[in-house]
Amino acid sequence: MSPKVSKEHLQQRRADILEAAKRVFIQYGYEAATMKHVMEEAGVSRGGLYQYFSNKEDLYETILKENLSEVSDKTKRSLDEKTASYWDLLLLRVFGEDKQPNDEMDPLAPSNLEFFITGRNDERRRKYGQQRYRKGLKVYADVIEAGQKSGEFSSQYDSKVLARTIISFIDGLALDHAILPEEDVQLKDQSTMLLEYLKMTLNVE
Amino acid sequence: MSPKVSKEHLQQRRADILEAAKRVFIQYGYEAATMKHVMEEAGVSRGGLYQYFSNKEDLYETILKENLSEVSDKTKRSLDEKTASYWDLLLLRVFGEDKQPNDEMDPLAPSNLEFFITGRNDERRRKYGQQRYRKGLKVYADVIEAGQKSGEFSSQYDSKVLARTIISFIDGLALDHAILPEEDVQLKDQSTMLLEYLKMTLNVE
DNA sequence: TTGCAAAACGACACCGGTGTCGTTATAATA
DNA sequence: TATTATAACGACACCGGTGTCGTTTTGCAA
Repeated sequence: MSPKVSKEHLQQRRADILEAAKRVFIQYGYEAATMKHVMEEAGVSRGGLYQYFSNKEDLYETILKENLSEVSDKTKRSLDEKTASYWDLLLLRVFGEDKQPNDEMDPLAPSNLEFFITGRNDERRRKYGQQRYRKGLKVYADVIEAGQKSGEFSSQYDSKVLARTIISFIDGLALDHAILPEEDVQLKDQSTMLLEYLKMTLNVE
Repeated sequence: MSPKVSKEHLQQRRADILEAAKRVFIQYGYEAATMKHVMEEAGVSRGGLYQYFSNKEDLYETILKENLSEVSDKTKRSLDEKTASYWDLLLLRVFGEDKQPNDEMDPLAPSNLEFFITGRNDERRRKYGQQRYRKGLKVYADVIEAGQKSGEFSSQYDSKVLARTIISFIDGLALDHAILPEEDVQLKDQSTMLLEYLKMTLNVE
C-alpha cells in the first residue's frame, strides 16, 4: 500500500491500526488482547504492525494518550474562559456532553482499569499511571476549588479529597458495570446516585 | 513430610500452601503471580502443588472462598439476631471491626479486582464473580432495607441501588489506592467521605 | 521504465509459564 | 522391621505469545 515514504499514507496506516487496536482492546480487554488480534483486525502483518508500535504497552499508551484529551481538555479550556457555571463545568466533566446521568460509559474504561491495576507492580507503568491520574485529578480539583472560591460550591470538604473521591466513585461504577450485568440496577441509576452525591457534597441546588 | 495419608498433615499442607499463595497474590497481584512463585513461597515442588490445586484459578477461588465469610457472615448473623442498630451493622460491614473510617484495606482487594476484571470475558469466571457479588450485595441490601423498614434509615433511595452503589464506591477506593500513592489524600480521608455519603443517603445522625 | 528506498510480509527462534507423569521418599500399619 | 500406599518430586513436553530478520513487494522519482 505504501512502500517508500509518503507521510500521509504512513499516518493513515498508523491511524487505522490504532482504530483496530482500540476495537480489539474494547472487545478483549487489555490482558487478553494479543498483537495477533490487532494484526487481524487491522489487516496488517506481524512485521507491519511492529513497524508502527514496538509492543502492546506502547500501542495501548498511544491510545490512552489520544483519548485523554477530549472532555478533559474541553473542561480545562472552559475553566480558563469561564463560559459557564462551575457546576455546569463539573457536570460536563463527569457525565460528558449531555451533562446528566446516562447509560453510556467510555467503552475503554474497563480496559483502562485493567491496564493500570495489572501494571501496578511495574515501575514504568505505575509511574505512567500516576502521572496520568494526577492530570485528571487536577482538572476536577481546579473546577471544585474555583467553584468553592466563587461561593458557588460549599467549602465544607477539601477540594483535593473531594476530587479524588469523585474519580474513585466513577471508576468504581465503571468497574462494577464491567463485571456485573445491569439486572435490576442500571448504570443510569447509579449515575444518578453520583449526581446526588455531588449535589450533597457541594451543596448545589 | 507426609506420604501415605494422615488427613491432618494433608490439611496442614494444604493450609500452608494457601497461606503462601495468599502472600504471593498480595505481593504480585493475580495476573503477575505464577505457580512457581507459590511453589517457592510454600517450599513445595511443582508436583506437590498440583496435588492440592489444579491451577491458579482454582487456587485463587479457594482463597476467595475462605476469605469471604468473616465479616460478611458476622453481619448476616447480627442481622438475624438484631443485636445492634442497623447503622452499627452497616458500619461493621463497611469499615470492619472498628466501625469507623480507617487506613486499612483488605490486602487482597487489589488482586480481587484484578481477578474479576480480567476474568470478565471468561464465561466461568464471570458467572463465578457475579454469583459471589450477588451474595455480598444481598448482605448490604438486607441491612439497608431492614433499617429503612424500621424507620432508622431514610427510604428516599432504593435499597438495592444504594447497596450496589456503596459497593462500587468501596471498590473504587480500593482500586484508587492500589494504583495511586497516598500523597496528600489518605485512604482514611476518603473513607470519611464514604461515611459522610452513608449518613447523607440514609439520613442518619 | 527503471531503479531504489523502505513498507509490508511471515517464517522462525525464543521464552516463560503450565500441567503431566514416571520416579523417589516416607509415614503409617502390621 | 518390612511392606505398602501415596505424598512429594522435578524433568519434560507443550503451548501461545513475542519480537526479529531476511525476503518480497510497491510506490515514488529520475
